[in-house]
Amino acid sequence: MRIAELSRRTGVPVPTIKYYLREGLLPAGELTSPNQARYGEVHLHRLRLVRALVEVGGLSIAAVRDVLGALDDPEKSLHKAMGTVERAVVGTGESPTDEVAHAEARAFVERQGWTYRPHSDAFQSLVNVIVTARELGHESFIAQLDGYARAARPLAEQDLDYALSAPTKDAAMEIVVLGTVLGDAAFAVVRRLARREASGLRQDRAQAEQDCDQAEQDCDRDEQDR
Amino acid sequence: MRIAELSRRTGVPVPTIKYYLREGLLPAGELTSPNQARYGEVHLHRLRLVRALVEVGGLSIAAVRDVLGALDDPEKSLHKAMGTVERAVVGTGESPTDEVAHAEARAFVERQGWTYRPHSDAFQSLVNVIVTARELGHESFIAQLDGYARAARPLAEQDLDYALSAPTKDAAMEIVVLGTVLGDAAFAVVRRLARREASGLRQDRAQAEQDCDQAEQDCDRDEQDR
DNA sequence: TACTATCGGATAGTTACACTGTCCATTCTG
DNA sequence: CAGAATGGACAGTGTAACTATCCGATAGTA
Repeated sequence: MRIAELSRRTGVPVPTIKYYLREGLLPAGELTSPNQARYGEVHLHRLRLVRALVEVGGLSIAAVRDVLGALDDPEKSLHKAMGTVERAVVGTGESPTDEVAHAEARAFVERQGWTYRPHSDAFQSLVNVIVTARELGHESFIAQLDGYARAARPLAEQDLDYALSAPTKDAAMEIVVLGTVLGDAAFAVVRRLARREASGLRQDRAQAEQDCDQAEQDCDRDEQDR
Repeated sequence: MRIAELSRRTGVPVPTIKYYLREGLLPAGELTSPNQARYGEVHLHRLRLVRALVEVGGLSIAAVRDVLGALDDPEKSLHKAMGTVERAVVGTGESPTDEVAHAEARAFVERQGWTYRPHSDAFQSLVNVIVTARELGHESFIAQLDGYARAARPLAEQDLDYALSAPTKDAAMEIVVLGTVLGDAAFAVVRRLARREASGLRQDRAQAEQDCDQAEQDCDRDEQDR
């Protein structure tokens, strides 16, 4: 297929596809003449993957390039590719150098029985979050993390099972990428749905106790319009 | 305090603080003269909150404005404020109008015993995720969602308990905001830590079975440097 | 073969966002 | 009282992600 069909089947404008080609997010098509190229299903799939990473995952073009590089590297183990993807997902890596927050983060990971890796991106991000919470006077937020870990543990096992169920290594690599990027988005959404539900139930219960009919009628009004 | 001290205590440059004032993210200081203003602890805290939303949460300035508006609205219930915050967190709301994906999303929420609210932002985001997974040929990804829901359910209860533990309504509102924005970031990090740990364990186990020493030595090399 | 639409490729331009810099009259500080 | 800092207005900057225009060269149709 030619570039126009690639565009039609994905909804991505032709100039944008050309831009991705320039940026190395898409491999060049097979040249049939000096200025005619043909694209295949691989390009189609890759283009969709790029859009998923950009739109759902919110990755920058540069981050997408890194992720795709890891995907295409036949040397990389699943475990390592996971690291590359996660590095691309997290934002800018600052180093606040807050002793107390660092110690709290360390205590947390060790309490979970996890290895303390102070220079990993994930650990730095954790310190960042704790610093932010502390600056805002929410020291008790840290206590929430243990609950998070309790929820995250089976999820991590599930993610791995899913990735290892892939028939080929390439498929497994892609699942790791999507499991991270789509998975984060999906979990955030599911969490919101769960919270909305729980919040609604509790509000109803509180209202029943107070016999407050007035509040009930506009309970879910703001999410019905549009 | 004056603007310079606000800047010093938060690390935010003075021109940026002026910009936030212009954009309505910070309330104006108390004017002591036609061109002198004084700022208090409220401004300091609000500025830190803005930075947290922007840097950790990745919100745009416009989204921050919306969130703060909900925070400052004394009429809003916790339940409603939650909706506003979540709307600010999600990206652009497209409408892919994919019948199959929509049906799958509906089946999922109803399987969870949740109310089917097809026009809520969360549901739309869910449809988006499913569409993306399907386009990429990962239909089985949808099966992962039930596991996500199992993990999200106690988390939602925990979030609510935490929010309702706040002494005042204003404090509860802020916890809702931070619980959403910081909470998403925190959970993503914790999930990564858990996955890294699980992946490492399995890789070790696999290596032990295969007695493959060569692979072991570079197992965690890529995360030790830098 | 003519003729028109489309192609690939290169280059330049646009838009949106989040700041950042400059100016000036006024006010604080030593 | 002198020199630094302030608030406020407004213009400028940098970056990221496209988007538009141009070109000569096919591709498809008649």
